[in-house]
Amino acid sequence: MPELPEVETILRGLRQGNQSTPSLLNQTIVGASLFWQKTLAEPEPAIFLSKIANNKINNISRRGKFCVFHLNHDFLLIHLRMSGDLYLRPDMGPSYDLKPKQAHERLYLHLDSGWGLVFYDTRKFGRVWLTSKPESILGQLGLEPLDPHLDSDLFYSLLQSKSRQLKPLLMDQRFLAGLGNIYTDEALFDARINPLRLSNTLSPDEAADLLNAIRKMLLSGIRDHGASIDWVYRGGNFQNHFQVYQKTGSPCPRCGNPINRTVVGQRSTHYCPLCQPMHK
DNA sequence: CCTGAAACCTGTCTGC
DNA sequence: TGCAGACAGGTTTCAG
Repeated sequence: MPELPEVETILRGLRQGNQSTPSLLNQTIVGASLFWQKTLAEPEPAIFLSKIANNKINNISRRGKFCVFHLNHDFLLIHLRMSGDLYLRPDMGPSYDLKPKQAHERLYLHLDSGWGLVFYDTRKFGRVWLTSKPESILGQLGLEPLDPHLDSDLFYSLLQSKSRQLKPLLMDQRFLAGLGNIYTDEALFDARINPLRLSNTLSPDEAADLLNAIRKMLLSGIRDHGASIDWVYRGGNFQNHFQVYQKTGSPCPRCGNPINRTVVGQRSTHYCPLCQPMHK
């Protein structure tokens, strides 16, 4: 699920609630059940279980791909990684069950309302932190791509400061916080820039085009409630607007040439070799 | 500094 | 039907 638009969609849903589910805001956590130890990055399980109780969820925000829950004293940070999901379901058991009610539940936070927050994560890559110093975990992140302080001049100078392949650089969360494999491929296609170009070879105009394309794709993704592919379905619609992602061999929507797939930084990378040339 | 590979996991799909 | 292999929205760590 989880690039910036998918995380944003999940958090908006938790804040707003819906017809069958209440908002998570202002609910109080009364206890926790941890079903997969490695899901908890810090602190130790016993300390986590004692510190998490009697905490009100005062605010919910996002930083990059991190979910940030503002509690009374501490911050609960959750990263969904490849297959994580968060949703409310009714509390059906004692506070310290050893086994989850559903397969793949890794953490359950019991709430005073009779509901609970489920951290569901098939592949077990997701991580949870409870900390009083969120900057110790979020401090390394780069700018938010939608931050208005990021203008084309700043983006150009950031690109100039590195000599790295664009695809892995844009996915590096220390460079920009929030892009993943889908939105990076779509943005590079939209800006007509080859994913293997080195960052310091872009012109100022190309840098401006790329920044605009990144924002256009992220905003489209948010508008569409994210992308829903494979068996991990959340009701998003952005997958119906993919131009190149997972379109290997299909005709390019601009020129009709088949879309290429290659591997860069161990990740599938989709692009049009004619619209996104290495050299002009 | 930069790139690539391996590791962490489970599930789905394809091809023989 | 079974089974091996490739692949999946991410990040960390290590080798060269």
